[in-house]
Formats: sequence, C-alpha cells, structure tokens
Amino acid sequence: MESRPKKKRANLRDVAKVAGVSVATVSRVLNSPKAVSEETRLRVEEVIDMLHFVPSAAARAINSGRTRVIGALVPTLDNAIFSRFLAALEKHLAMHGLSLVVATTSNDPEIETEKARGLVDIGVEALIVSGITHSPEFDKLMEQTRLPVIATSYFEENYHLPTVGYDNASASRIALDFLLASGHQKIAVVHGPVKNNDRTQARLSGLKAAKLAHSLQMFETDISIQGGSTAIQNLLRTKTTFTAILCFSDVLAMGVLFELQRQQINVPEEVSLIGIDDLPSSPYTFPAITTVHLPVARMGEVAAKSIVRWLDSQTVPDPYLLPAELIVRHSTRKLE
Amino acid sequence: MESRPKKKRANLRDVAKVAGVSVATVSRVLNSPKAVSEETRLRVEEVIDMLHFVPSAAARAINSGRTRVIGALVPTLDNAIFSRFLAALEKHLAMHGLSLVVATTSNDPEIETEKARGLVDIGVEALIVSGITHSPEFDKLMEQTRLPVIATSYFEENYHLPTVGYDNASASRIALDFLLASGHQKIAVVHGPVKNNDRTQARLSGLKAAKLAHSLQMFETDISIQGGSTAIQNLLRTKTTFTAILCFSDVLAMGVLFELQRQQINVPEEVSLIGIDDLPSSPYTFPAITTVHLPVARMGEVAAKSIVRWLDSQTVPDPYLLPAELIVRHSTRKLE
DNA sequence: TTGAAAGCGCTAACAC
DNA sequence: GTGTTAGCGCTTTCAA
Repeated sequence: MESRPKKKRANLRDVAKVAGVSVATVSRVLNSPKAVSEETRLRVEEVIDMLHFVPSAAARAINSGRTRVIGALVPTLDNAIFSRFLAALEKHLAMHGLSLVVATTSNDPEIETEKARGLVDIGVEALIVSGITHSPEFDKLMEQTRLPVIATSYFEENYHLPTVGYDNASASRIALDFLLASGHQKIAVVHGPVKNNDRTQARLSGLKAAKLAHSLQMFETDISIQGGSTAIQNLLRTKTTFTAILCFSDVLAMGVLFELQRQQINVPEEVSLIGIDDLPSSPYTFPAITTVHLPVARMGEVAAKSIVRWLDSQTVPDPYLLPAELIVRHSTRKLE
Repeated sequence: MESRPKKKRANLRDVAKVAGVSVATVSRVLNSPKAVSEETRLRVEEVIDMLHFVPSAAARAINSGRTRVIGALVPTLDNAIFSRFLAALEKHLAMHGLSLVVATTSNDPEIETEKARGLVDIGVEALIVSGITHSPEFDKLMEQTRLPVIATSYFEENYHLPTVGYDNASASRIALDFLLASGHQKIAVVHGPVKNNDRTQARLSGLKAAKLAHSLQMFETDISIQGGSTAIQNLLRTKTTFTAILCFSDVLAMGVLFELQRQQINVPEEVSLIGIDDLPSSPYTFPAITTVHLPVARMGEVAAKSIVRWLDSQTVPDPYLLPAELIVRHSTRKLE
C-alpha cells in the first residue's frame, strides 16, 4: 500500500510530482487555497492526504523568520501561583496562534541562564521570565539575541526590561497594615528563601519601616505546605508570644494553618493568620484564609498581550502595574 | 524609550565575511571546534561575539530534521497532579536537551485536536497526551504525521498507542477495599465529570462490582476544592447516612474535608475520608488525608525516557504500568 | 585545515 | 491559475 520507496516523510516536491503540479501550487493550496482552482485544489489535497504530507515547521520558519513559539521561565510548577499564571499565559498566547515552551529554574540564576540558552537554541521568538534577578550572562544573552523579554511577578518602572507585575513591597505592607489596624502587635512573619528571590526581598522591604516600630519576628522556610508546618514548629519552640502570623504566600499559610490545627491552636480565636497570593483553595480552607490577592491570571493575560504587540509592531511595552487587593476572610480577627 | 537599532540578525555568511573565512569554517567552529585550527577558531569566535551572532534554530532544524521540542497535552494546569507531572517531564526532557511545549485541553477532545495540530505546526518531534480518549481527527493526525505519541495517566496494555500510567480501576478499588475492610458500609463517592474523562470512567468501573453489593452513593462535581465543597453540601441535603467518603482525587478530598469542618462534622471520628492522587499537601492537612498514591513524578520520568528512546532508536516503547499504593494517614478510622 | 558548492523544504516574486 | 526559480541560514560532502 505504501508506494514510496523511501520511508521518509513526504515533502512539497513529492506531493507536486504525484499531483502533477508545481511546488508553488501545492504551497498555495496550503497557504492561500482561494488562489487555486477548485479542481486542482481537490486533487492536491487528495495527494497530501495520500502521502501523509505534513509541512515542515522548520522550513516554514526559515522563510517567515517566525517560529510562533514563546518561552517562559518560572521558578517551579509546584506552586499553584505559577501554574495559574502559565495557564492564563498559555490560553492567551494560543488565542494568537502562539505556543508556550515552559522551563523551570528552581530560582537559580545559573539554571535560568542555561535554560534560556536552550530556549534560544530552539528558536523562541520571545521570553517571559520571573522577577528581575538574573545573571550577567543571561542579560548578555538577551542583549545578543535582541529577543523581546518581559519580566513578571515584579513591577519595577525603571528596570531595563519591561515588567508586568505587582508591587511586592506594598502587598506585604497591605497585609501588615491590616493586622496592625486589627490591633495585633506581636506578629510572626513566615517567608520563603531570600536568596535569589527578589519577590521575597521586596516583600521583606515592605515591612522594614514597621519592623523597627513593632515586634516582628521573621521565619525563613521553604515555600511549601511542609515549609509552613516547619516554620510553626520552630516558632513554637522559641516560646515567644504572638497574636498573628503573616505569611508571604498562601502555600505557606496553608501549611501554617494545618500545623496550628494539629497543635490545637485555634485560628482566628487564638492566632490570626494572613497570607499573600490568594490561591484557588484559599477561600475554601476552614477557616477561609484572609489574604492579599495577586492577580496572576490577569498577569498572564497582560504578559501575553504585551508580547503579541511587541512582536507584531516592534513596540516595547510599558511596565504594567497590577493591583494587589486585601481579601478579608475568616482566618483573622480584630483584637479588642 | 529605548529604540533598538533596526539591524537584522547576523548570519553565518556575515561572520564568515568579517572573519575572512568560509561559511563552512564558521559552521565548524560551531559544531566541531576540534576540526579547526586554534588560530582560526579564536578569530571566528571573536567575530561571532562582535556581531552578536546566534545560529538560526530553524535552519539548523531543516538540516538535522530535529527540533528538539516535545509537546504535551494536559487537561489543565490548575490541578497539582498535572503540574507535578509536567515538572518531572520537563526536568527529564531537559536532561536530554529536549524542550517541552505545554498545551491545555480542558478535557475537550476537539480542543485537544486543535492544539495538537498547533503543536505539529510548530514542529514538535513527539507528543505526550493524557488518557486514551481522543477524537478520530486526532488519531488521523497522529497517523499522518507518524509522530511518536505516548498516552499517560492511564495504563492500557492493548491501546494502539503506548501508555505510561496506572491502573485507574484498581486505584479506586484499593481505596474502596480499604474502607470496606475498615468496616464501612455506607459510602459516598465524590468524583469528577464522567464525560470525556476516561480516568474517571475507569475509576468508576473499579467500583462497579462493589456497587451492587454495597450502598454506594455517587456525587459528580467539578474537580476542584470548590467542587468538593459543593458535593458535600449536596450530600448533606439528601439526608442519607454515610460513614465514609471516597474521593476520586485529593483536590476533591480537600474540598470535602474543609466543608465537613465547616459543618462541624469531625474527620475521622464521624466520617472517614479517603482520596486518590496524593498531592504534596495531602500529608499536611489536618487530619492528614489517607489516599492512594499515584506516582506522577515517576510517570513524567518514564514518559520522558520512553520518548527519548523512541526518538533515538526508533523503538516503540512497551506500555508501562506504575503501581498505585495505599497511604494510610489520619482521615480514616476503623469502625467497630 | 580549509573552501566550494550542493542541498534541506519551503515561500514569494515574477513570468506566462 | 499556474509554473519557474531564487533564495532563507545552515550542514555536509568532496576537493584542494
């Protein structure tokens, strides 16, 4: 049944030969079918089917100069905050016929650089990265390739790349102010690793002013449910008193909540708990977690649109600030 | 504010000209530096740097016939079970110099087909899909392109594509058997949408035999924390009695747990709760969720390795069965 | 060790 | 409407 001698994939020429037309005609039925007579078109399509012909993406890319692939570099897929962002990004890129290649960096600038190089090698048209902390080699690579790059999760007006993100310092500030306004004075802060993580650093800096005036105790831990658990165990071991816990991410807040429950400490009666992120699960825990909502789905959409415009019209997008918003639920209470 | 110079990217010929060598020599310093004299190599490398030369991925692909890109089609990124799978997949593909393009299907075979076409268009070398329910158009496309495809999350020895996954029927069966062995007779089953979801269907079929002999009540809902919540609200409304709840995914189990807590129903004292999946958070909820562990990280690894071998040596991999394993934690108890 | 030249599969300009 | 043909940027013989 397979008449072709070679087992190789058919190409335009093969189709043209069998259909008795020129390669240009085959190309036309592929790209502008209206420019071909019905009769010819049908015959060519039949042959295309018969030979299982699939146009080569590489050959197409070499002519058009476009690969229609965008690369994204995120710290991890294991935190819902990033997978939600990617979900939105993928969705909105797909609307414009663009595909998304995902690579994870573990918050390590060297891995990021290496993966970025890999993405450049496969021909991505643009890159989306997280935060503004990158290695000099990364910056050099981006400069050499002149690839459009957008930094996300971090708003910074004067960064050399356009940013799409929120004001991390004010996000933590919003959470803290709410606790202070609710009468809390002794507050424990649970945050992720500071190293290489500018989002955490910025959130920390948002607390700096208050830290002097109030009694803030900091606990660094892994950003995971388990990390939250561990932090509370450490905290309890210090025997310090506290009436509220501020977590730099809802993943941590969930770990903290579960561990408090395990220790028979009632939230919010004995301890108030506030997070940052607002994960899909946060409204549904018991009690539902008070948090600072970070619009990551919107961020994915804005990043996608910015990239599309950049690619289409060569205009570097302006930095875009997304609002962080306090969502009061049931894990916090006012102190009398 | 920064307007980039409109210079086009340098190519091999530009480099060759400036370095005073032939394009072949430049190509050599790129691909087999040892075949070039030290002196020439250094000169060429200098020019490469100077001109910010980055080889074109498309041109390279057209010659080698390889794009080094693998496509993955998953229902959603919003469930940790899939993002964990993708994390592992990406990691192990990266080890072999392969990149991962991700596309989401919302469990809709038509969207899947469309996205698959998009992936083929950008030149993926192979595809990883979820489950074994696909549209005829999808199958046709795969047949035409002769692309290596692996189906995951579902083990099926006789499927026309190689599968890497677990036995979904036995996973639910393991959970049920545990509840039965613990003395539970009145069991509510909370599961995701049946339509287009063969994993859910298989898990349901695993319960079929028992369903006749025992009193199993089924509740279909969205696979989300909220879905779990809703299911419990519906369940309570029916006024039926039950001593245990079996959830087809840990996401549902978490929603169920939180809602039970909200309703002041104690787990496991009043109701036992078991899930399937074993998410990173499952050991840390309070009480920790008893579940059937599905090794999705391993699945990502195996899928990656299978693809690599398939690509390298043209050998279609054998179906691969991953074991599902009961993990008893604290959300279940034995009935006297 | 190097260079010349023939493609790889396709698109697009130009002719008929 | 259709065919011819010149590239796109690179790798890869084959000679020198």
